[in-house]
Amino acid sequence: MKAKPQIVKAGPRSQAIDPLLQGAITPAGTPSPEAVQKAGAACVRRLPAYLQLLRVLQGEGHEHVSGTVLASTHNLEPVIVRKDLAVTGISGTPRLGFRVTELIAAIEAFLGWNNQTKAVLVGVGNLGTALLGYRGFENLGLRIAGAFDSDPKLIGTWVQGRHVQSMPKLPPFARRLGITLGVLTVPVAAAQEAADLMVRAGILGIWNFTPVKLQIPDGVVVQKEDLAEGLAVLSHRLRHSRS
Amino acid sequence: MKAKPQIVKAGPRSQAIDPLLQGAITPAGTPSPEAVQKAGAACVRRLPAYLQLLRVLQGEGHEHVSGTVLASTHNLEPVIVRKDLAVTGISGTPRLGFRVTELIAAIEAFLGWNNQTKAVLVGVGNLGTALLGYRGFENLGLRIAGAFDSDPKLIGTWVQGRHVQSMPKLPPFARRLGITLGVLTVPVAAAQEAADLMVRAGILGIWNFTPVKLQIPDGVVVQKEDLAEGLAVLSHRLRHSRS
DNA sequence: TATATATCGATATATAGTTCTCGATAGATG
DNA sequence: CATCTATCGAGAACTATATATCGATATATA
Ligand SMILES: NC(=O)c1ccc[n+]([C@@H]2O[C@H](COP(=O)([O-])OP(=O)(O)OC[C@H]3O[C@@H](n4cnc5c(N)ncnc54)[C@H](O)[C@@H]3O)[C@@H](O)[C@H]2O)c1
Ligand SMILES: NC(=O)c1ccc[n+]([C@@H]2O[C@H](COP(=O)([O-])OP(=O)(O)OC[C@H]3O[C@@H](n4cnc5c(N)ncnc54)[C@H](O)[C@@H]3O)[C@@H](O)[C@H]2O)c1
Repeated sequence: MKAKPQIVKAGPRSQAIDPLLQGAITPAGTPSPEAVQKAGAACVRRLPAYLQLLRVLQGEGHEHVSGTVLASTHNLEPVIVRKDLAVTGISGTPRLGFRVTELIAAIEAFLGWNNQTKAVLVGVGNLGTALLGYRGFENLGLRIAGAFDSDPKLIGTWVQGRHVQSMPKLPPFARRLGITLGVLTVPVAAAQEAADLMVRAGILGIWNFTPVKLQIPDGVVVQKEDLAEGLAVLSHRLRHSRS
Repeated sequence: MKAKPQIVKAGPRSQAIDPLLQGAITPAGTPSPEAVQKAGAACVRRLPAYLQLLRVLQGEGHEHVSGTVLASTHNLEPVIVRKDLAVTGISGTPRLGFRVTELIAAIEAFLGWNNQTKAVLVGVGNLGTALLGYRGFENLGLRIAGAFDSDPKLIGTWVQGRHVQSMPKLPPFARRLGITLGVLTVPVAAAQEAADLMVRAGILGIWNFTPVKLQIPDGVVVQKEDLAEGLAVLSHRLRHSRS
C-alpha cells in the first residue's frame, strides 16, 4: 500500500511552497504536475464518485454545483470535497460553486481518463466475461482491446463481441498496439504465470482481480481488486452496528 | 539523519500456489468483543489477504508462520501484520510465529466467516451471473441463497444453478430464510428502487456493486464496491510512477 | 448602492493509521 | 548449561487523513 521511498527525503516543506504561489492557472483540464504529485490515495478514490454525479448533473442541465451539494449526496463533509477538488487545479466561485463541465474535464484530465487507454484482458471466464460486457468503462477512460485465454475451447470464439485469442498471441498483440494495461481475471493457480506473461509483453499496469499477491518487478504497477476486502468490511460493520 | 537500514527481507518466493486450498473446517475461535470494537478499517481490509495466504500455507503442511513471512509476501511491514493479528486475540510465540490453524480460525471468527451467511442477489446480468458462479465465496462465509431479477425472460430460468425469482418474491423469501445480506447488481437506473425493496425485505447489509450512492435509512449498512475507485488509483499511479 | 449570505479556500486541530524503537522470550546453537 | 537470535508485543513518534474554524468574496436582494 505504501511504497517504500528509495531516496531519503530532504526538506519536507522546502520546495513545496513556490508552486502553490505560482498558481499557474493552467487551461481548464490541465492539472499542474505538482498538485498531481501530492494527491493522496483517499482523495483519488473519491474523484470517480464526484465524476459520476457531475455527469448526472450535466445531463440535467446544471451549470454550476457547490461543494456542499456534492458532499451531501455522498455523505461527506463539504470541506473534504473542496480539498479533493483542489488537486485538479479548479477554482470555484463563492455562492455559485464550481462549473460542472469544467470540473468534469479537470477530473478526467487528472486521472488521464480524457483519452481512452487500451487494455488487454486475460482470463475470459465468469468475471472476465462480465468485465468485457461492461459498457461503463468508456466513461472511465478504458477500452479493452483484446481478450486472451488458454482454454482451447474458448480460443477463436467471440465473447461480448471480442475475439478470444491464445496466450502466445498476447505479447505481439500488446506490443503492436502499444498496450500497457492488463486486466487479470484468471483462476488463482494461473495468476502468477499470466502476470509474468503480461510483464514480458510490456504491460506496465496490472488490474488484478485475483486474490493473489503477485510477484512483480519494479516499474510495474499492480492494483489488486480483492472482493474479500469489501466483504470483510461489510461483515465487520454488520456484526457491530447493533450492539 | 539516520540512514534507513535496508531490511533484510526473508523473501521466500512462495508462489507455489496450491490450487486446492481447502480448510474450511474450523473449530470456532472466539475473539474478544473489546478487540473487535477497536479494529480499524485498514486492518479489517488486510485480514482476508492474510487468510488467503494462511490457507495456502496450511495446504502445504506448515504448522507455524511468522509475522515476518506474512509481511514480506504482501509487501507490508512486519509490525503492521502483528498489530493486525492482535485484534483477533491470538498470541504468537517468539522464534516460531503463529499457529496457522489457530490463526485461520481466529480471523474467520473475527469476521464472522466461520458460519456461512446467507444472502440474496438482485440483478442477474453480466456481473450478477459472474458472482453467482463464483465458488470463492464459500471461503468468505457467504452463500448466495436466492437470485432475483425483474426481467420476465429471466424469471423462472436457472442461472449458475440458481432459480431466478421475480422481485415481489424477494421480501417473503428473505423473511422466511432470515436473510439479512443483499448483493446489488442491477443497472444504475434501478439501483435505488431495488435497494428500497431490499430494505423493506428486512435486509440489514447491502453489498452495492453499482456506482450509485444509495439513500438508505439508518441501521442498514451499505458497502459500495466501486470499480472506478480502483481504476482511478491505478491510472493515477501509472501516470506518476515514471517521472 | 448597501447589506446579507452561501460558498470558497486556507489554516488549525483531531483522529486514524503507519513506522520506529526496544525490552522480553522461547527455542536454537554449541 | 550459557549464549545467541528471530520473533513477539507494547508504546512512542511520525504521517496521512478527516474535521473544525474563520476570513474573503461574489452574487442576490433590499
Ligand atoms: N467470478 C467472480 O465473481 C469473481 C469474483 C471475485 C474474484 N474473482 C477472481 O477472478 C478470477 C477468475 O474468476 P472466474 O470466476 O471468472 O473464473 P473462471 O474459471 O470462470 O474463469 C477463468 C478463466 O481463465 C482461463 N484460464 C485458466 N488458466 C489460464 C491461463 N494460464 N492463462 C490464461 N487463461 C487461463 C480459463 O480458461 C477461464 O476461462 C479468479 O481468480 C477469482 O478468484 C472472481
Ligand atoms: N458488468 C460489469 O463488469 C460491471 C462492473 C462494475 C460495475 N458494474 C455495475 O453492476 C451493475 C450491473 O451491471 P451489469 O453489467 O451486470 O448489467 P446488466 O444489464 O448485464 O444486468 C443488470 C440486470 O439487472 C436486471 N434489472 C434491471 N432492472 C431491475 C430492477 N428494477 N429490479 C431487478 N432487476 C433489474 C436486468 O434484468 C439485468 O438482468 C451496474 O450498475 C454496473 O454499473 C458492472
